[in-house]
Amino acid sequence: MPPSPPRHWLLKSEPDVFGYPDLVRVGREPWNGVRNYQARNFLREMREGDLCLFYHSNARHSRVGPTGVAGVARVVRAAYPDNLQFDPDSPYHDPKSTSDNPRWSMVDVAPAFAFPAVLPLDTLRALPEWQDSPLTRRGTRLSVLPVTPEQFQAALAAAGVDLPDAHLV
DNA sequence: GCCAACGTTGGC
DNA sequence: GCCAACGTTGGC
Repeated sequence: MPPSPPRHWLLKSEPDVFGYPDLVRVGREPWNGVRNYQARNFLREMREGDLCLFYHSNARHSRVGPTGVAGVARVVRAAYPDNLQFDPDSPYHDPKSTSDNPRWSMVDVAPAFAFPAVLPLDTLRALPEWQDSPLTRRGTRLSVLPVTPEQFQAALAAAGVDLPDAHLV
């Protein structure tokens, strides 16, 4: 069976806590602390090489621009057990999770390329490809969600990213 | 299995 | 800071 082509996702993060510049600074980051079953299931579907839009939520008071997509991250390790679920000192500790049957998963991500400027949520919402996304539907709070190839390309085009260059990364 | 109370998310 | 929307919890 041939390997499936890389798929696309969107990862939400509050830039005051951990923004795209932080990802660039650290180079690689375990995406832990996801405690929603639907989001966890998406994490488990991720494969190495998948590309993720890095979304800044709640960025109004942030120094790194408006709420929106700041760049693209790459999955560099597929899902494995989230370390924080076993840490009693962590707010993400889950006493009901056992090491032989971990409840929560994480992936590792690394920066792929930054957008020239944050692509604002308003702009994203206006794109026809994004009309039907959980991101733009009100009331959705998923922190990890799938993105179609059309949505991914439309976001890059709207951000002014040169596609051939993007493919070289 | 129901559902009210509660906590969290996230745009504004 | 507000609050609507949503997921989870726990009493019954």
